[in-house]
Amino acid sequence: MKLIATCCEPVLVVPISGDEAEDLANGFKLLSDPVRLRILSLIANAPDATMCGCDLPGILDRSQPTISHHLSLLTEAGLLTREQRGKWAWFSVELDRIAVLRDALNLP
Amino acid sequence: MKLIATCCEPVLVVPISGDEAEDLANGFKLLSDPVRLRILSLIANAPDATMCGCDLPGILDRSQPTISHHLSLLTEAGLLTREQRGKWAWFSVELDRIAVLRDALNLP
DNA sequence: CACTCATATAGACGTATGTCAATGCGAAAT
DNA sequence: ATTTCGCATTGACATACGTCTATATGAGTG
Repeated sequence: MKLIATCCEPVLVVPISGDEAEDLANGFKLLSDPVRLRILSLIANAPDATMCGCDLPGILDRSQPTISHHLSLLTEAGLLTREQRGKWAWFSVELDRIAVLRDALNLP
Repeated sequence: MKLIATCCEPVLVVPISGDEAEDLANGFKLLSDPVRLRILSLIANAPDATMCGCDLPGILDRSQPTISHHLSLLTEAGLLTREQRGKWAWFSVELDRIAVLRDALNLP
């Protein structure tokens, strides 16, 4: 999965190019799954805005490999940051990356 | 394709429920295709923020059925409004709907 | 060292998605 | 009425995606 657009031009203010559209679409694709949205929401609202990956399969009612897969996608795209603590992996949300996508939807 | 979430709670401020996640994910899914993003961008930036569907296949280098398909998805979801003028279909962007998705990404 | 437990990887499976060619439909114009 | 043109629908196809079971990896612990 590719990284998110570096551009901050609002989609609805300036016509976007094919490449920009491709990058932004890849970003929104990551937000187009309910499990990934809940992962982002849960971590961002956790104490210290950080969460252990080990808790997620139980909360989200998905298998451990499925959660691991989604965490990998989000981390590779830069929407999550992964930190190893002992044998646990802790994640936090990269708010700047989310902001890029949000700002792309700015209205005229 | 289902309609977009009626909720305006920022995803990253309040943990979202499974249903909210489902609705929001459906909304972002519509933004996860480069052709659809360019359609929205082109229409929003056109004179009068309105555009004839007949111009889109040429601009976007996609077949007429493909464009028709994307326009249907966006219109059914309420992101576009369709107006018939003679034998042409003119479209405009429903900015409020876009705003719902953008606001869901508000940061704490 | 062996054991445990969190995580990653591999493989498989069903479904969803984007695309096109071919065709149908309907309104306007000649 | 016949033709033209924009648009919708159908059916097909390849690809992408979310999910699972099974297995591997790897770090902490006894």
